[in-house]
This record gives sequence, C-alpha cells and structure tokens, in this order.
Amino acid sequence: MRLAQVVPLAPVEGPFTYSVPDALDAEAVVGARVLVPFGRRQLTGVVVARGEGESAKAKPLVDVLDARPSLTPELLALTRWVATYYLCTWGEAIKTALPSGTEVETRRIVRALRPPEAEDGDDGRALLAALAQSNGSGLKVPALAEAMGRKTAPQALLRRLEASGAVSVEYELQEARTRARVEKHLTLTGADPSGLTGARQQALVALLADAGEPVRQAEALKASGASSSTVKGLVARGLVETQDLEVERTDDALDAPLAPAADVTLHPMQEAALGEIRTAIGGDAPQTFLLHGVTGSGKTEVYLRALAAALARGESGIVLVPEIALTPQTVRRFRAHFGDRVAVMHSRMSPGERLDAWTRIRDGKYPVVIGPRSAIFAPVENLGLVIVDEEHEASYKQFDPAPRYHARDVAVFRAHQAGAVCVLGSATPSLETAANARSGKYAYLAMPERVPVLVRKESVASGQSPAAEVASGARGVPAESSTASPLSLGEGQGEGRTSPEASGETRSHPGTQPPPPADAGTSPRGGFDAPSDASNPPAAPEASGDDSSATGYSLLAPAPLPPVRVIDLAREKEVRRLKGALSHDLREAMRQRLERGEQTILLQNRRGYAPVINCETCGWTPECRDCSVSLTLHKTNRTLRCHYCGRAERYPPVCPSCGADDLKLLGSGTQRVEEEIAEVFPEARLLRMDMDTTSRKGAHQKILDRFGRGEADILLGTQMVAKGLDFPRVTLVGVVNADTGMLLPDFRASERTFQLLAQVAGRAGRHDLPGEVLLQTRNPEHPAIQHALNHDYSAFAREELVERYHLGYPPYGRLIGIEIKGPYENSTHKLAQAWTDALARRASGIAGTDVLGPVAAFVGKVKGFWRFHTHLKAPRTVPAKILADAVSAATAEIGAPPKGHRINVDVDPVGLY
DNA sequence: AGCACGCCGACT
DNA sequence: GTCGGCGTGCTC
Repeated sequence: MRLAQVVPLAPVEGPFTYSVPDALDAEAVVGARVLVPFGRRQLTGVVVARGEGESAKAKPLVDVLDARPSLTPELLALTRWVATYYLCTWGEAIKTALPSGTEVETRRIVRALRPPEAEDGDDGRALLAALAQSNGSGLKVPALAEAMGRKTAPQALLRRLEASGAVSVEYELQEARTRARVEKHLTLTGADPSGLTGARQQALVALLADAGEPVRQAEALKASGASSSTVKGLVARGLVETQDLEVERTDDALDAPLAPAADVTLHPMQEAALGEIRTAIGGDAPQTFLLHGVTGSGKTEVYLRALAAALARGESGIVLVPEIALTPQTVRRFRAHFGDRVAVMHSRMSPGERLDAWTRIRDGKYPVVIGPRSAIFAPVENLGLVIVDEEHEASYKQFDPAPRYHARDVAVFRAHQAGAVCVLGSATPSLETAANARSGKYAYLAMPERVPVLVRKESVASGQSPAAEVASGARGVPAESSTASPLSLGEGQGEGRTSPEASGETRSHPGTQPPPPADAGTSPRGGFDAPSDASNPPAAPEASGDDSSATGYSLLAPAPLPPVRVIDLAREKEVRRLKGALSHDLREAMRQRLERGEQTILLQNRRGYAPVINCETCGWTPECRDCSVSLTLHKTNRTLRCHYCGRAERYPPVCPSCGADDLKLLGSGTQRVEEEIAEVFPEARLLRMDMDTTSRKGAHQKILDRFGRGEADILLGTQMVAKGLDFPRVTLVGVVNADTGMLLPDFRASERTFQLLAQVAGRAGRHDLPGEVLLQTRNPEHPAIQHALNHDYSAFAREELVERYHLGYPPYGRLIGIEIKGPYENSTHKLAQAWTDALARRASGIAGTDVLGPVAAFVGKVKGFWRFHTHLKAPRTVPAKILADAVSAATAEIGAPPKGHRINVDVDPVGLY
C-alpha cells in the first residue's frame, strides 16, 4: 500500500506512518501539509517521506492541506538538523519554519441539547448553565472548565450527560487562525454594455474595461464613485461577474517612497572583499566568510553588490538583521536597490501579513528576503547567498519557545547545505566566529578603515543628513593593503581547527583540538588592527566631478575612529567629589557640543530612575513579589517597577516598614540622568530613548528621526542608542556607566561589554566633524574597557580567547545549558539535583566532560518561578551527538517533571544567568 | 500538546 | 460510594 511518513506539528517524536488513499496520492507529496488522525483527534502534519509497504497500524490521511508543498526537501533537511542539534522534536522545528496560526486541527466541542432546568443534578445544571452562555455555538473543553470555574473539565459528568442526550460532544475541525485574505473582485462578462443609461454604471464598466483584469470591488467602487447597488444592477444585467480572489496584505510602512540608490564607487578594501565573495558565488563550493569591518567601513555596500551578483545568476538571497526596528537604514538600502524583489519580514507584522509574505516567497515572487532570525527558514529556492549582519548580536539566539536555535549557525548550515555562500558581517565578531576565521574554517575579509561617506547635497547644505539617505562609497582613495588575512589571535595557525556544527561538516575533529593561543603578547598583529591614531587618516577623495555628485550626492571624507578617553569614577569621586552620574569632564565635553551646535549621544544601559531604594533607618528595600530582584523607581509616574515581570506598584512616600521618611535612591537609570542633564543644561534639548519611551509602535523611529533632523542636542538612552545609526552631527559619545553588565556571572560578560562599547564608540564623528568618546567606569583596567579604548578588537579577541581556552569555554568547548523551573524553591532544587545526578552518571564516561550545577540562577525567581541551572561542558573534540545523547538519556531517566515544573535544554546557550 | 485511563483523598 | 484532582502513557 502507499504510505506516507508524517511529522505531526506537536511536541511528539515522529514521524508516524499513514496510508495514502488513492484520491490523495497525487497531492500528498513530500513537504505537503496534511490532516492526519492522531489519537482521538486530527491535526496538521507534514509529509517527510513517501513509500510503498505494509503497515497494520497505519491510518489513512484525512486530507491534504497544500496545493503546493509548504516545505522543500531542503527545508525539511534543515529543520531535521535543527531538531537533532538543538534537541527538540522535528515537529517543533518544522513549526518555526512555517507561518504561525496556519494549523488545522480538530477539537472537542461541547453543546447543550437541553436547557439547564431539565437537569436533575446540581452539577449537571451548572454545566448546562455554563454552556448556555455560549449561545448554542458550544465550548471547547478547556473553555467549558473555565466557564464552570474549575481547573479541569468534569469528564465523567460530561460522558453521562452525553449518554443521556443532554449535551453533544463532537470533534470539530478548527480552521487555521491565519488564512489568505479573499476579497470580492469584479470583471466584465463581455456582454454588450450599450444601452446602459446610469452614469455610475457606465463609469464602472469603463473602469473595468480599462483594467482588463479582475479589480477589487472596493477599489473599483472608490475609483468610479459607484456603490454596491451599482454592482448589483450590473450583475443582474449579466454585464459584470464577481469572484473571490486572494489579495496580499502588505505593510504600509514599506510603501514609503525611497531615495534612489546611489551609484557609488567602492574603496579598494571593499572591492577586495567583494571580489572574494563574488568569486565564491560564481564557484560551486559553499563557503562562509567573516566580513570584519569597522563601523563606517561600508559593509552594507558589499552586501548589496554580493547580493546583486547572486541575483544576476538567478539565485536568491536571505539577509538576516538583528531586529528590523533597529536597522531601518539597512532595510531601506536593500529596498532602494532591489525594490519589489525584496520581502521584508519584521516583528511588527500581523500574522496575516506574514502569511502573505511567506506564501509569495514560496511562490518565488521575492528572490530577496530580509528579516530577523526566523527569516533563515524563508522558503526561497535556489539559494545563492546568506548574509548575517551584525552576526555577534545575541538576538539571533532564540530561547523560548523551542527550538533554541542560533540563526547565525543555522544560516551557516543552510548555506552550506544549499551550496551557497554565507557572509557573516560584524565590527566586533563573536569569538566563535573569530575562532572559525582564525582556524581557516571561514574565509576572513577585513575592512579596517572607514570609507568616505556619500550624502545628499541638500542635506550637506543644511548640515543635517537624514540617516536614511547616507550611503558609503569612495573614489580615488589610495589603496592600502586590503588583503584578507587571518585574525592575529596567536600562534598555531593551521593545525587548529574548530569546526562548528553549523558548518554542516563533521561534528568534530577528534585529535585536532586547537592549540592554546599561547604567547599572545608576542604574536604579530594581523591584517585587522583598526587605526587608532588620528594622525594618519586616509586621504580625502575628490568631492567633485564624479558621477555621484552629478546625481545629487557629495562625498565627505571619512572621519577617523574617534579617540576614546576613560574616566575613572572612583578617582573622580575622591578628587572632585562627584555628585550625580556625570563627571566633570563629561559635562564639559557636553557643554562644548552644545556651544558648537553639535550633538551628543549618551549611553546609560539601565532604564528607570533609581534601580535600588533603601531605607536609611531600617534597611528596607522594595523587592518584587514574583521575582528575586529589587524594584526600580520610575519617577515619571511614581511607580516601583520590576524589570523582569513588569509588575508595578506605587512608590511609597515613607518607608512602609518603619515609617521613616528616609528612603535613599541608589544608582541611576536613564530618567535620573535625564533629570541631571536638565539641571546642568537647562537649555539643552534632550531625547530619551529606552523601553519606556519606545513602547508605542513607531515611537522608536520617531525619536531617531527627530534626532536626525537636529531637533535635539542630546540623545540619551539604553543600548538601543548604540545600534546602526549614522548621525553626522554627533561628535560626542558618552558612556555614563560602562560597568553595567560587565560583572555579571557569565563567561560572555566581557565580550558583550566590549561589543557594546565598541559599537557605541563608532557612533561618534562619522563624517566631517571629528568625534570623541568618553567612558565612565569604576574598572578602568578591565580588558573590555582597555581594548575599547584603543578600538582594538584583535587584542581583545586574542586575550579573551586565551581565557576561554584555559577555562574550556566556547569556542574551545561545548556547552549545553539546562534550566529547571518550578513554583517552589525546594521542589525545583530537588528536581534540578535529580536531573543533574542523572546527567552526571551519563557524562562520567565522557573524557574531559564536566557537569556544573545545579546552581540557583542569577535572578533566582522570575514571574513566580524558581530557576536552577546545570551546565554540561565538554571539549570541542567530544562530538555534539555524544553530549546530546547524554542529555536525552538523563531526560528520559527523570521522565516528565512534576506538574508546574519544566526542564529546558539549551544547546550553545548565549546567556548563562 | 491533547486526551483518556486509573488511582487517590474529600465530600454526600 | 462518587467525584474531582492529578500522574502516566500514548498518539501511526
């Protein structure tokens, strides 16, 4: 008999075998979504294989849901890899690759067949009364339970009422929540319209004749001034036909007019990088590049041209960006170049818009897809290029729900599998990527210099260049050696190979453990050491007589990377008796900018007014009821707020514990810095950007636009001020407290701090005005600070890699994190201990492997759930599969956790606390 | 994830 | 005794 292997979209291990009725045989192809009987109900699954054979257990497929398969064999293979690598079910992985809300399944619906009074028993009456509220449309079983004020539905009672004919319980097909939108369209039948007298009718017919294709009724009526009765009349006369056709829901924001793409000439360094990428695109073998370019080196221009090369070959491309809201410039430039060939996915899209975009991508209408991490599963065919912009960004890692995948690593795998080229771009590559570049696994492309900037002429004249209209390119810049060279991370080039699973190659290389990047101090600095001295800037290009100025753009010489100065807050406190958050020097620097009419960006990576309140009399500190953190004072509405669960309560005027009027506000967040600036510079125009001021849709962009137009002197905010923005008049970047996050118990804390500081430092002095960066810290000797000071990524990476090597952390070790959550501290700890013991027994036989934990999470309780962590740490030489098997075995041994408890497995975790 | 079965304590 | 709560196991 004909069989199909089907993976149900449920967290069960599959696939399951079904028989295929003759009528569905042609449609039930691999990759198609199907409706299958599963237990007592029916649900959506995906056909992953077809075949012939005998199976006694196999039930027949109920229906095929796709006219065209939802998943290509390539995406099926990709999702299966994600499932095995990230330890989730194939069904969970497939679910992330499909638009949400499109599942079809049956649910039990209970309907009342009699009025409540007809029932003798009290509970029977209560059930019927609950159903009566549903107006005969019935209730799903959980909804019924809720309507009765119970946790679970009374199953036995239900069965009795069903048997006695008081209620019906039926499985009913629930349509997908998200469906294609169909709207009424009008066409002419071709019948002779002569003899029509009504002006409206004539107008409508003329419009339809002009169009020559079905026109949306709403559109036709608006354009012709007709009404629906006009249509009725025409239909009655047999002149017009109506039909329901699918329409695409699009995001209006994307229809905004675009500045034409500037045709710029590349800097030789960009040219060299692009050349290598193009060669790889032209070749047959898959290849991954690290494009390491400082802020302002023109990475986007390289992406654009690489993508053009792939498109020219008839291939498609995927561009991953960390978060669309934070990268509007990048998105706009792709749209300016590729127009309606680009599908943009972003987090603010409605499920319907997403579905429509997804459908059209699958139908091949968009060869370019740009979006956040989930876009790596976009159903494009003939993939030629995958770009991961800002590859170091933590937002590429998904945590909830499973699969807990890293989109960058999935990107590398997908590109490899498709024989495509993958480009990972960053100014501050993750150390994983740096190690892969160093070992030769990824080809290394360096763009260590800023390039001249092209701005629209009128913008230059007014002194304010709207961020979106800036493009990068250069002409006539003397070529420096821009040969790609490996990162100078130490000795041992060649023999060390760290191979990420995402490479799609072997999982491990036993016996090829990377050597320690020893003796880092004496190793030569390689091709990438950003110039930190302003004394030798690249020569300015001629700004006239070239094509670009003819098209309304002018070239501005690149600014050198700005000098960075560290302000030791501890010393500042001693010497100058620092009050508030802003040191004397930072205030003076800000004053200068105000006087010169230049702009300042201030980073304070903490929102609210004061993160801690303390009663000086009794020591009371407000803490969240549901989370083990102290509450932050938000002065704007006088609330105490929890930054983990969002809970807010009134800020008490006096200490609720002892009644003393002695509450001291410790530390400062953005609101307090805002207040301080207002006191010191009452004339300054200030914009604050943090989660509190950007919660409304579009608020984020509004603030940036206002700042870009020069409507404010100072932009103050959390790390969102550090991302990909280009404001020509910003000449000062101040970091109010560089230590936030630096001392967290996470082996990546230092890396993240360095990346944030490097990123925000790159915001100063991007055009003709020289910039300056001031870092305030209590830890001036910290490596993250010291290397940010010199813009020296290479030195930072070198040093940090040595540390990682000695500690056995990634990229020199593998890590699987297990989070155990539960409602009580004791029960959760016990479960965590039991799980950890089970894992330890499995891991004891694996050489070099450690089981660390369980330890209480850094924030022990969040939203009422206690959290404990255990980590499995192993050398890279241990195959990932061995570790995964150990974790699976431990999970199986422990079995299902008690009610209310959860165990989450996180392969390659990104945050440890 | 549902859904059903079957075992326990708390009421009539 | 029955009902409701909850743990356990299964779903082609």
